[in-house]
Amino acid sequence: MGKPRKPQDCGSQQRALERLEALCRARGQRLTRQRRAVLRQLLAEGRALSAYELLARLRPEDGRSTPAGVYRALECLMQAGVVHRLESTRSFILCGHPEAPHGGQLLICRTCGQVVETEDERVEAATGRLGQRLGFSLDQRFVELTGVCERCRVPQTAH
Amino acid sequence: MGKPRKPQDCGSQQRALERLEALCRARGQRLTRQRRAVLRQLLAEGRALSAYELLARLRPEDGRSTPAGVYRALECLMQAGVVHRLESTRSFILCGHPEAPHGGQLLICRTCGQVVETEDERVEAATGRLGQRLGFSLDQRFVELTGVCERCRVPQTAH
DNA sequence: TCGCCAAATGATACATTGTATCAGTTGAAC
DNA sequence: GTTCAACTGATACAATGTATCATTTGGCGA
Repeated sequence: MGKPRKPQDCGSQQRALERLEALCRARGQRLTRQRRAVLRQLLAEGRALSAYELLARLRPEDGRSTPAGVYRALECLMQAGVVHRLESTRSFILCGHPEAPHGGQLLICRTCGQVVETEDERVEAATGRLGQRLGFSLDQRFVELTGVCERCRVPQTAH
Repeated sequence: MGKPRKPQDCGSQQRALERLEALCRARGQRLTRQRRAVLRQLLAEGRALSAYELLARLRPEDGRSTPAGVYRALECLMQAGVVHRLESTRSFILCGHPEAPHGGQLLICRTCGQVVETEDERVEAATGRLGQRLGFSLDQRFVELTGVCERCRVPQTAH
Protein backbone atom coordinates (compact mmCIF):
# COMPACT_ATOMS: atom_id res chain seq x y z
CA MET A 1 0.00 0.00 0.00
CA GLY A 2 1.69 3.20 -1.16
CA LYS A 3 0.64 6.52 0.26
CA PRO A 4 -1.51 8.82 -1.83
CA ARG A 5 -0.42 12.37 -1.17
CA LYS A 6 -2.78 14.52 0.79
CA PRO A 7 -5.18 15.96 -1.70
CA GLN A 8 -5.39 19.55 -0.58
CA ASP A 9 -3.57 22.24 1.32
CA CYS A 10 -4.93 23.51 4.61
CA GLY A 11 -6.76 26.47 3.17
CA SER A 12 -8.79 24.48 0.74
CA GLN A 13 -9.32 21.81 3.38
CA GLN A 14 -10.87 24.45 5.55
CA ARG A 15 -13.13 25.51 2.72
CA ALA A 16 -14.00 21.89 1.92
CA LEU A 17 -14.88 21.28 5.53
CA GLU A 18 -17.19 24.26 5.59
CA ARG A 19 -18.85 23.11 2.38
CA LEU A 20 -19.42 19.65 3.87
CA GLU A 21 -20.81 21.12 7.05
CA ALA A 22 -23.25 23.21 5.09
CA LEU A 23 -24.39 20.11 3.23
CA CYS A 24 -24.94 18.15 6.43
CA ARG A 25 -27.02 20.92 7.88
CA ALA A 26 -28.98 21.30 4.68
CA ARG A 27 -29.80 17.60 4.93
CA GLY A 28 -31.08 17.91 8.44
CA GLN A 29 -28.07 16.66 10.40
CA ARG A 30 -26.57 18.51 13.29
CA LEU A 31 -22.89 18.94 12.77
CA THR A 32 -21.49 18.28 16.20
CA ARG A 33 -17.95 18.38 17.52
CA GLN A 34 -17.48 14.64 17.08
CA ARG A 35 -18.87 14.52 13.59
CA ARG A 36 -16.82 17.52 12.55
CA ALA A 37 -13.73 15.80 13.95
CA VAL A 38 -14.43 12.68 11.89
CA LEU A 39 -14.96 14.77 8.77
CA ARG A 40 -11.74 16.64 9.44
CA GLN A 41 -9.72 13.44 9.78
CA LEU A 42 -11.16 11.90 6.64
CA LEU A 43 -10.49 15.11 4.77
CA ALA A 44 -6.92 15.35 6.07
CA GLU A 45 -6.17 11.74 5.28
CA GLY A 46 -7.51 11.80 1.74
CA ARG A 47 -8.03 8.06 1.64
CA ALA A 48 -10.27 5.41 3.14
CA LEU A 49 -9.86 4.72 6.85
CA SER A 50 -11.29 1.98 9.00
CA ALA A 51 -13.39 3.02 11.96
CA TYR A 52 -10.58 2.08 14.31
CA GLU A 53 -7.95 3.94 12.31
CA LEU A 54 -10.21 6.95 12.66
CA LEU A 55 -10.54 6.33 16.36
CA ALA A 56 -6.76 6.22 16.74
CA ARG A 57 -6.52 9.64 15.07
CA LEU A 58 -9.28 11.12 17.18
CA ARG A 59 -8.02 9.90 20.55
CA PRO A 60 -5.02 12.25 20.77
CA GLU A 61 -7.24 15.29 20.42
CA ASP A 62 -10.14 13.87 22.43
CA GLY A 63 -9.36 11.07 24.83
CA ARG A 64 -13.02 10.27 25.30
CA SER A 65 -13.62 9.04 21.75
CA THR A 66 -15.05 5.53 21.64
CA PRO A 67 -15.83 2.98 18.90
CA ALA A 68 -19.54 3.53 19.40
CA GLY A 69 -19.04 7.26 19.04
CA VAL A 70 -17.08 6.91 15.83
CA TYR A 71 -19.64 4.56 14.34
CA ARG A 72 -22.45 6.88 15.32
CA ALA A 73 -20.73 9.82 13.70
CA LEU A 74 -20.05 7.82 10.54
CA GLU A 75 -23.65 6.63 10.43
CA CYS A 76 -24.85 10.20 10.53
CA LEU A 77 -22.38 11.39 7.90
CA MET A 78 -23.37 8.55 5.59
CA GLN A 79 -26.98 9.51 6.10
CA ALA A 80 -26.07 13.02 5.02
CA GLY A 81 -24.37 11.58 1.94
CA VAL A 82 -20.92 13.01 2.61
CA VAL A 83 -19.23 9.73 3.59
CA HIS A 84 -19.30 6.30 1.95
CA ARG A 85 -18.51 2.90 3.36
CA LEU A 86 -16.36 0.56 1.30
CA GLU A 87 -17.95 -2.80 1.98
CA SER A 88 -15.14 -4.79 0.46
CA THR A 89 -12.50 -3.26 2.72
CA ARG A 90 -14.63 -2.29 5.72
CA SER A 91 -13.52 1.28 5.59
CA PHE A 92 -14.91 4.75 5.17
CA ILE A 93 -14.11 7.58 2.81
CA LEU A 94 -15.28 11.11 2.09
CA CYS A 95 -17.67 11.38 -0.78
CA GLY A 96 -15.97 12.86 -3.81
CA HIS A 97 -18.98 14.77 -5.11
CA PRO A 98 -21.31 15.20 -2.18
CA GLU A 99 -23.64 17.59 -3.97
CA ALA A 100 -24.61 15.11 -6.68
CA PRO A 101 -27.33 12.44 -6.48
CA HIS A 102 -26.16 9.28 -4.86
CA GLY A 103 -25.33 5.60 -5.04
CA GLY A 104 -22.32 5.57 -7.33
CA GLN A 105 -19.47 3.23 -8.09
CA LEU A 106 -16.15 2.93 -6.33
CA LEU A 107 -12.93 1.90 -8.04
CA ILE A 108 -10.26 0.87 -5.60
CA CYS A 109 -6.57 0.51 -6.40
CA ARG A 110 -5.07 -2.49 -4.62
CA THR A 111 -1.62 -0.98 -4.76
CA CYS A 112 -1.95 2.61 -3.59
CA GLY A 113 -5.36 2.41 -1.94
CA GLN A 114 -6.70 5.25 -4.05
CA VAL A 115 -10.47 5.29 -4.39
CA VAL A 116 -12.15 6.85 -7.40
CA GLU A 117 -15.83 7.55 -7.15
CA THR A 118 -18.07 7.75 -10.17
CA GLU A 119 -21.69 8.01 -11.16
CA ASP A 120 -21.47 6.16 -14.46
CA GLU A 121 -24.67 6.34 -16.46
CA ARG A 122 -24.23 3.03 -18.18
CA VAL A 123 -23.63 1.20 -14.92
CA GLU A 124 -26.56 2.93 -13.29
CA ALA A 125 -28.80 2.04 -16.20
CA ALA A 126 -27.57 -1.54 -16.41
CA THR A 127 -27.98 -2.29 -12.72
CA GLY A 128 -31.37 -0.60 -12.63
CA ARG A 129 -32.56 -2.62 -15.58
CA LEU A 130 -31.20 -5.80 -14.03
CA GLY A 131 -33.15 -5.19 -10.86
CA GLN A 132 -36.28 -4.54 -12.88
CA ARG A 133 -35.80 -7.64 -15.00
CA LEU A 134 -35.56 -9.80 -11.87
CA GLY A 135 -38.48 -8.14 -10.13
CA PHE A 136 -36.48 -6.38 -7.43
CA SER A 137 -37.26 -2.89 -6.25
CA LEU A 138 -33.73 -1.86 -5.40
CA ASP A 139 -32.85 0.42 -2.53
CA GLN A 140 -29.07 0.19 -2.46
CA ARG A 141 -26.42 -0.63 -5.02
CA PHE A 142 -22.94 -1.60 -4.01
CA VAL A 143 -20.61 -1.48 -6.96
CA GLU A 144 -16.98 -1.81 -5.91
CA LEU A 145 -14.39 -2.57 -8.53
CA THR A 146 -10.90 -3.45 -7.39
CA GLY A 147 -7.79 -3.47 -9.54
CA VAL A 148 -4.67 -1.50 -10.24
CA CYS A 149 -4.82 2.13 -11.25
CA GLU A 150 -2.90 3.56 -14.15
CA ARG A 151 -0.30 5.33 -12.06
CA CYS A 152 0.54 2.13 -10.17
CA ARG A 153 0.63 0.00 -13.28
CA VAL A 154 3.15 2.12 -15.19
CA PRO A 155 4.93 4.01 -12.45
CA GLN A 156 8.31 4.69 -14.09
CA THR A 157 7.57 5.59 -17.68
CA ALA A 158 5.94 8.97 -17.00
CA HIS A 159 9.11 10.81 -15.93
CA MET B 1 -36.16 -12.20 7.65
CA GLY B 2 -38.58 -14.86 6.37
CA LYS B 3 -37.35 -18.34 5.63
CA PRO B 4 -36.81 -19.33 2.02
CA ARG B 5 -37.86 -22.94 1.66
CA LYS B 6 -35.10 -25.42 1.16
CA PRO B 7 -34.45 -25.48 -2.51
CA GLN B 8 -34.09 -29.18 -3.19
CA ASP B 9 -35.06 -32.58 -1.86
CA CYS B 10 -32.40 -34.90 -0.51
CA GLY B 11 -31.88 -36.85 -3.70
CA SER B 12 -31.11 -33.84 -5.83
CA GLN B 13 -29.06 -32.38 -2.99
CA GLN B 14 -26.94 -35.49 -3.13
CA ARG B 15 -26.52 -35.08 -6.87
CA ALA B 16 -25.77 -31.38 -6.50
CA LEU B 17 -23.15 -32.15 -3.89
CA GLU B 18 -21.46 -34.63 -6.19
CA ARG B 19 -21.49 -32.15 -9.02
CA LEU B 20 -19.87 -29.51 -6.81
CA GLU B 21 -17.26 -31.97 -5.61
CA ALA B 22 -16.38 -32.85 -9.17
CA LEU B 23 -15.99 -29.15 -9.96
CA CYS B 24 -13.69 -28.56 -7.01
CA ARG B 25 -11.49 -31.43 -8.02
CA ALA B 26 -11.44 -30.32 -11.62
CA ARG B 27 -10.19 -26.96 -10.39
CA GLY B 28 -7.36 -28.48 -8.43
CA GLN B 29 -8.84 -28.44 -4.92
CA ARG B 30 -8.87 -31.45 -2.66
CA LEU B 31 -12.36 -31.99 -1.40
CA THR B 32 -11.78 -32.90 2.22
CA ARG B 33 -14.20 -33.88 4.95
CA GLN B 34 -14.39 -30.36 6.35
CA ARG B 35 -14.92 -28.72 2.99
CA ARG B 36 -17.54 -31.26 2.03
CA ALA B 37 -19.32 -30.58 5.32
CA VAL B 38 -19.38 -26.85 4.59
CA LEU B 39 -20.74 -27.46 1.10
CA ARG B 40 -23.38 -29.79 2.49
CA GLN B 41 -24.57 -27.22 5.00
CA LEU B 42 -24.73 -24.42 2.47
CA LEU B 43 -26.62 -26.68 0.11
CA ALA B 44 -29.06 -27.80 2.79
CA GLU B 45 -29.67 -24.26 3.97
CA GLY B 46 -30.31 -22.78 0.54
CA ARG B 47 -29.46 -19.26 1.67
CA ALA B 48 -26.47 -17.20 2.74
CA LEU B 49 -24.90 -18.08 6.09
CA SER B 50 -22.30 -16.27 8.12
CA ALA B 51 -19.14 -18.16 8.95
CA TYR B 52 -20.28 -18.53 12.54
CA GLU B 53 -23.73 -19.73 11.58
CA LEU B 54 -21.99 -22.37 9.54
CA LEU B 55 -19.79 -23.23 12.48
CA ALA B 56 -22.84 -23.69 14.70
CA ARG B 57 -24.28 -26.16 12.19
CA LEU B 58 -21.02 -28.06 11.86
CA ARG B 59 -20.29 -28.42 15.58
CA PRO B 60 -23.04 -30.97 16.33
CA GLU B 61 -21.64 -33.36 13.78
CA ASP B 62 -17.99 -32.53 14.42
CA GLY B 63 -17.16 -31.02 17.76
CA ARG B 64 -13.70 -30.09 16.62
CA SER B 65 -14.77 -27.49 14.07
CA THR B 66 -13.17 -24.09 14.62
CA PRO B 67 -13.59 -20.63 13.12
CA ALA B 68 -10.22 -20.93 11.43
CA GLY B 69 -11.25 -24.25 9.93
CA VAL B 70 -14.49 -22.85 8.57
CA TYR B 71 -12.76 -19.84 7.07
CA ARG B 72 -10.11 -22.06 5.51
CA ALA B 73 -12.76 -24.29 3.97
CA LEU B 74 -14.66 -21.28 2.65
CA GLU B 75 -11.49 -19.77 1.24
CA CYS B 76 -10.82 -22.93 -0.69
CA LEU B 77 -14.40 -23.25 -1.96
CA MET B 78 -14.37 -19.64 -3.12
CA GLN B 79 -11.10 -20.33 -4.92
CA ALA B 80 -12.83 -23.21 -6.66
CA GLY B 81 -15.66 -20.87 -7.63
CA VAL B 82 -18.47 -22.81 -5.94
CA VAL B 83 -19.04 -20.37 -3.08
CA HIS B 84 -19.40 -16.59 -3.03
CA ARG B 85 -19.02 -14.11 -0.24
CA LEU B 86 -21.62 -11.40 0.16
CA GLU B 87 -19.53 -8.43 1.17
CA SER B 88 -22.47 -6.32 2.20
CA THR B 89 -23.77 -8.88 4.69
CA ARG B 90 -20.56 -10.71 5.55
CA SER B 91 -22.00 -14.05 4.63
CA PHE B 92 -21.41 -16.92 2.25
CA ILE B 93 -23.60 -18.65 -0.28
CA LEU B 94 -23.36 -21.47 -2.79
CA CYS B 95 -22.75 -20.33 -6.31
CA GLY B 96 -25.90 -20.67 -8.38
CA HIS B 97 -24.17 -21.56 -11.63
CA PRO B 98 -20.75 -22.85 -10.70
CA GLU B 99 -19.90 -24.08 -14.18
CA ALA B 100 -20.13 -20.66 -15.80
CA PRO B 101 -17.43 -18.01 -15.96
CA HIS B 102 -17.30 -15.85 -12.88
CA GLY B 103 -17.65 -12.52 -11.21
CA GLY B 104 -21.38 -11.92 -11.47
CA GLN B 105 -23.94 -9.81 -9.68
CA LEU B 106 -25.87 -10.58 -6.54
CA LEU B 107 -29.38 -9.33 -5.84
CA ILE B 108 -30.34 -9.62 -2.22
CA CYS B 109 -33.85 -9.40 -0.84
CA ARG B 110 -33.93 -7.52 2.45
CA THR B 111 -37.13 -9.22 3.48
CA CYS B 112 -36.67 -12.92 2.82
CA GLY B 113 -32.90 -13.04 2.46
CA GLN B 114 -33.12 -14.63 -0.95
CA VAL B 115 -30.06 -14.12 -3.12
CA VAL B 116 -30.29 -14.20 -6.90
CA GLU B 117 -27.07 -14.51 -8.81
CA THR B 118 -26.69 -13.27 -12.36
CA GLU B 119 -24.12 -12.71 -15.03
CA ASP B 120 -25.75 -9.78 -16.75
CA GLU B 121 -24.04 -8.80 -19.97
CA ARG B 122 -24.91 -5.15 -19.79
CA VAL B 123 -23.59 -4.82 -16.25
CA GLU B 124 -20.43 -6.72 -17.15
CA ALA B 125 -19.87 -4.53 -20.17
CA ALA B 126 -20.64 -1.30 -18.33
CA THR B 127 -18.35 -2.02 -15.38
CA GLY B 128 -15.59 -3.22 -17.69
CA ARG B 129 -15.82 -0.08 -19.77
CA LEU B 130 -15.88 2.05 -16.65
CA GLY B 131 -12.66 0.48 -15.42
CA GLN B 132 -11.06 1.03 -18.80
CA ARG B 133 -12.20 4.62 -18.98
CA LEU B 134 -10.61 5.37 -15.61
CA GLY B 135 -7.40 3.51 -16.38
CA PHE B 136 -7.96 0.63 -13.96
CA SER B 137 -7.08 -2.93 -14.81
CA LEU B 138 -9.80 -4.61 -12.79
CA ASP B 139 -9.34 -7.90 -11.03
CA GLN B 140 -12.53 -8.15 -8.99
CA ARG B 141 -15.99 -6.70 -9.31
CA PHE B 142 -18.36 -6.61 -6.40
CA VAL B 143 -21.86 -5.83 -7.53
CA GLU B 144 -24.43 -6.33 -4.79
CA LEU B 145 -27.88 -4.90 -5.22
CA THR B 146 -30.21 -4.92 -2.25
CA GLY B 147 -33.94 -4.39 -2.33
CA VAL B 148 -37.19 -6.26 -2.08
CA CYS B 149 -37.98 -9.18 -4.36
CA GLU B 150 -41.24 -9.55 -6.20
CA ARG B 151 -42.64 -12.26 -3.95
CA CYS B 152 -42.06 -10.17 -0.84
CA ARG B 153 -43.45 -7.00 -2.36
CA VAL B 154 -46.80 -8.47 -3.42
CA PRO B 155 -47.17 -11.48 -1.19
CA GLN B 156 -50.97 -11.83 -1.07
CA THR B 157 -52.14 -11.09 -4.58
CA ALA B 158 -50.78 -14.27 -6.17
CA HIS B 159 -53.18 -16.74 -4.50
C1' DT C 1 -33.32 34.29 29.46
C1' DC C 2 -35.01 30.04 31.20
C1' DG C 3 -36.44 25.49 31.14
C1' DC C 4 -37.90 21.63 28.35
C1' DC C 5 -37.14 17.74 25.46
C1' DA C 6 -35.18 15.29 21.89
C1' DA C 7 -30.82 14.29 20.21
C1' DA C 8 -26.23 13.29 21.05
C1' DT C 9 -22.52 11.68 23.98
C1' DG C 10 -19.66 8.95 27.38
C1' DA C 11 -18.78 4.80 29.47
C1' DT C 12 -18.88 0.13 29.77
C1' DA C 13 -19.52 -4.16 28.31
C1' DC C 14 -20.16 -7.36 24.92
C1' DA C 15 -21.11 -9.57 20.24
C1' DT C 16 -19.50 -10.75 15.77
C1' DT C 17 -16.14 -11.53 12.34
C1' DG C 18 -11.64 -12.86 10.95
C1' DT C 19 -6.32 -14.37 11.62
C1' DA C 20 -1.75 -16.01 13.37
C1' DT C 21 0.85 -19.67 14.89
C1' DC C 22 2.48 -24.07 15.43
C1' DA C 23 2.39 -28.83 16.43
C1' DG C 24 0.28 -32.96 14.68
C1' DT C 25 -2.21 -35.59 10.92
C1' DT C 26 -3.45 -37.00 6.41
C1' DG C 27 -3.25 -38.33 1.74
C1' DA C 28 -1.49 -38.48 -3.03
C1' DA C 29 2.53 -39.78 -5.55
C1' DC C 30 6.50 -42.03 -6.02
C1' DG D 1 5.68 -48.10 2.69
C1' DT D 2 7.98 -43.48 2.73
C1' DT D 3 7.84 -38.87 2.01
C1' DC D 4 6.40 -34.18 1.64
C1' DA D 5 3.16 -30.82 0.97
C1' DA D 6 -1.31 -29.85 2.18
C1' DC D 7 -4.61 -29.91 5.58
C1' DT D 8 -6.27 -29.91 10.36
C1' DG D 9 -6.81 -29.00 15.46
C1' DA D 10 -6.05 -26.11 19.11
C1' DT D 11 -5.30 -21.96 21.11
C1' DA D 12 -4.99 -17.39 21.34
C1' DC D 13 -5.86 -13.08 19.71
C1' DA D 14 -6.98 -9.09 16.43
C1' DA D 15 -10.36 -6.37 14.13
C1' DT D 16 -14.91 -4.80 13.52
C1' DG D 17 -19.39 -3.50 15.19
C1' DT D 18 -23.50 -2.98 18.89
C1' DA D 19 -26.44 -2.65 23.17
C1' DT D 20 -27.50 -0.23 27.12
C1' DC D 21 -28.10 3.39 30.10
C1' DA D 22 -26.95 7.38 32.67
C1' DT D 23 -25.53 12.08 31.54
C1' DT D 24 -24.88 16.13 28.71
C1' DT D 25 -25.94 19.23 25.04
C1' DG D 26 -28.29 22.21 21.99
C1' DG D 27 -32.34 24.09 19.68
C1' DC D 28 -36.68 26.08 20.65
C1' DG D 29 -40.77 27.89 22.59
C1' DA D 30 -42.60 30.37 26.67
